[in-house]
Amino acid sequence: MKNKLPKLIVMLGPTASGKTELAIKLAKKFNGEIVNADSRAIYCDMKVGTDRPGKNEGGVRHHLVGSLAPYSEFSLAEYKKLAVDKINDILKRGKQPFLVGGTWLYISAITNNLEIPSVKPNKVWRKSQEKFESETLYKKLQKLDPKAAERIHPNDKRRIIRALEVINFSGKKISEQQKKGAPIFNVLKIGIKRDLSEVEKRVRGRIKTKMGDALIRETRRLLKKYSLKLPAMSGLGYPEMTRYIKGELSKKEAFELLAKNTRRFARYQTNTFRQDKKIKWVKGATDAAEKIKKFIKNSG
RNA sequence: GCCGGGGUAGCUCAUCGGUAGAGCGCAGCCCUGAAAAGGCUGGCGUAGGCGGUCCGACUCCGCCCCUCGGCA
Repeated sequence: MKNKLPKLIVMLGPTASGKTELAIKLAKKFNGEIVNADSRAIYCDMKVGTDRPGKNEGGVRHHLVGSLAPYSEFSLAEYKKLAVDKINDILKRGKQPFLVGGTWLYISAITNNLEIPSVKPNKVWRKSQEKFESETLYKKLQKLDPKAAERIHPNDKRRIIRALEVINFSGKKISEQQKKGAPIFNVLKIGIKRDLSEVEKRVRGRIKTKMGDALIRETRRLLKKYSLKLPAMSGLGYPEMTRYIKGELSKKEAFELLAKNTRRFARYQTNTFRQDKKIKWVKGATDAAEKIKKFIKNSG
């Protein structure tokens, strides 16, 4: 059976696994361009903390990096739209798209073609709901969309409110709208295999060399422009450095905390990736190149 | 050497007579318009050691060991 869909190469791995380097190498080799699938690398002004590549890093084009203001409202649905457009654009120009990043849900939205309920988030309305107890909201949800209530925990206020929001503004149940559509790409998923101990080492190394004072300076700059409450500001590094700047932690403590949080995040990512059995795990560039070669030849 | 604080879950500590709890960590899981976010679940540990008092001791008493602070 031949898969006629356009080919998309996905590269994923935990933070500090060396995704970007590897992706650049492979994109060069296979006439590719890279679309970012990292939720925090999308924002501009956040280069050090997110460790994201430049738009032309390594002589390869990177899309959806540093292209969004940290205060802009952003979400999965927006991401999906932007990323799919970019991928199609790359294909149209006869190049091979690479989707590269560590945000599982973003990748899943593309590879599984998630149909996201088309109700936009309504900040004002959400705030009005926040005032109620989770229990009250949950009871309401049980009445209006019992199926959704079954899947959402009574304490998960954020999801309860979203489910209610969808009903409130569309009249349709969220449980009936969240679906996987037919695939839009023929996907090869490549994961970068790395032991956790190795990731930990790289995390420490990255913090020492790439960050250091640069991260503190960047955080100072960001704090002047943006509120700490922004989702963009919750990215690894900024909360920790803010605590140092405020004098709550010593410099050493702040970096220690960052190392710990980064390690934990890497572990969390590794766990989620592990559940996808379709990922082909590779150790290095040669390994990956072989798989890509086969993929391009075979189903074309 | 003397005086005092302390030795309880990986860590920080709570319980102070009826055989132990919390936070963090760690592990696992759920999450489709905030995902580097949000939510859930999981604790038998010889309560430093040995004796004693007591129906019963982590809890009181004695000795020993370790640790921290002060005095020599």
